[in-house]
Amino acid sequence: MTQTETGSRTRRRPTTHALDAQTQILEAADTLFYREGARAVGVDAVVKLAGLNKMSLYRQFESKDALLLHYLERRAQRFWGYFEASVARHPGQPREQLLQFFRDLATRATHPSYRGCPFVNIAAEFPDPTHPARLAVATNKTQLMERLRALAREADSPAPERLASGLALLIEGTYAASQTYPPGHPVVMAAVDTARTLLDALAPGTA
Amino acid sequence: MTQTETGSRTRRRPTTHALDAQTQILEAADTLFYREGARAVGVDAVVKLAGLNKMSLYRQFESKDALLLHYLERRAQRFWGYFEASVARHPGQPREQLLQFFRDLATRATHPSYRGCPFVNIAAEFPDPTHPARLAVATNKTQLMERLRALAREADSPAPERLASGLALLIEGTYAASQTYPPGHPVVMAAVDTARTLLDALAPGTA
DNA sequence: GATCCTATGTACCGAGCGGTAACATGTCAA
DNA sequence: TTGACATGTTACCGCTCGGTACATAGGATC
Repeated sequence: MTQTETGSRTRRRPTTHALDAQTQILEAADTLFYREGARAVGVDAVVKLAGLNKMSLYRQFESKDALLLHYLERRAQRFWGYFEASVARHPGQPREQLLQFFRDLATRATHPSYRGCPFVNIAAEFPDPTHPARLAVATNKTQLMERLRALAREADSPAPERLASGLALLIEGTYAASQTYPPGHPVVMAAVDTARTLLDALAPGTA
Repeated sequence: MTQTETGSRTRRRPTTHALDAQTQILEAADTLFYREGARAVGVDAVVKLAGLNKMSLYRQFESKDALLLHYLERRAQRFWGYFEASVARHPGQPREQLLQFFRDLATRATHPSYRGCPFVNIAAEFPDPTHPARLAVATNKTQLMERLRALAREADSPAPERLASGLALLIEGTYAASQTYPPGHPVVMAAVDTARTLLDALAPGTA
């Protein structure tokens, strides 16, 4: 899909320009889709920011929807990068790992350029739940839930399912509140305290 | 804005048709804006569902944005109708009032046609935080926060601010999770349990 | 230096967007 | 009956959308 096909005889040139173009387009799409909304941004705006031309986009991606799926894939990788970076700061301490993630999330979510969870925004912009982009959203959230469940078990919670669900709801709430409440509203930062309260109640063993 | 102006001399006719048209348009817009997204739906689709034509819309509303604000006003009233209906079922019992709201919210949020919080969806679709629709969103959420704070105080919470923030995050999380997690995922229903856990921790006085 | 192949760019497509001018119709008051 | 005005309808405006046909440019090969 994303690579140009060649004939059988001639050796293929490395198409270095094409690879550059692909990354340029992906980065431009990442910026614009997140900042302005994937549906609101046209392909013209993407190629303009990438310094390219529309045909250069459609030679790398078969449609805007295909580009959208690549955007979500990049965002998923970035999210897990954030998540595991928080976890890595407290090896073997699942409670602190979770709290660290909430602290880092709250920090990101209070940044002026923060526009909420890219997956949530996609779900809001695409009503059809069978749209491929919506499937990518559901996959990401299911994986997040599994990760939270694993950490809840590591924290020796007597109710890991309830703890994981509660934390998942707090995460989604933080995303949403960062966009719906007035800028700088303390409810976003309150997610850390609430997560601690939940951990105190549902994982009392670990200090 | 929504009413036609008349001259000074002649008595104004009741414009019964116009009032009908206005309600038809508002109901069509309510259905479509919520189901498909306000930005994704064109005015043509609205007037078509209303059984009218485009000029009938633009004589009642000066622009699509004006219609959008009316839509949000209707949704705000509906939301407070839901909220106070839950509260009214347990007079004088703030803890039960809050839990009832979470139960009712979870019920609504698991309905197949549920599309999340209309205000959150508007925030996702309109990136500019100074857009009038975004101001309406922020107003609604600020009012919700105040209402939660009042109930937290009524419940004699030693930390009403923290309790209200936590509940607000859970509410937003329920909205979002209903759309981002796969249909029927139990995380949505888990909001009730999590709210109870929060209340146990931050409003232990009331039974 | 001519040839060929491919990556790139220009210009365009039909469709839909929000919004409006102009005109036809209907209905009430004088 | 007639005039005045709110309403209904049609056609259209300029613009942007996602997507594409086709001409051009550039670099390796012979």
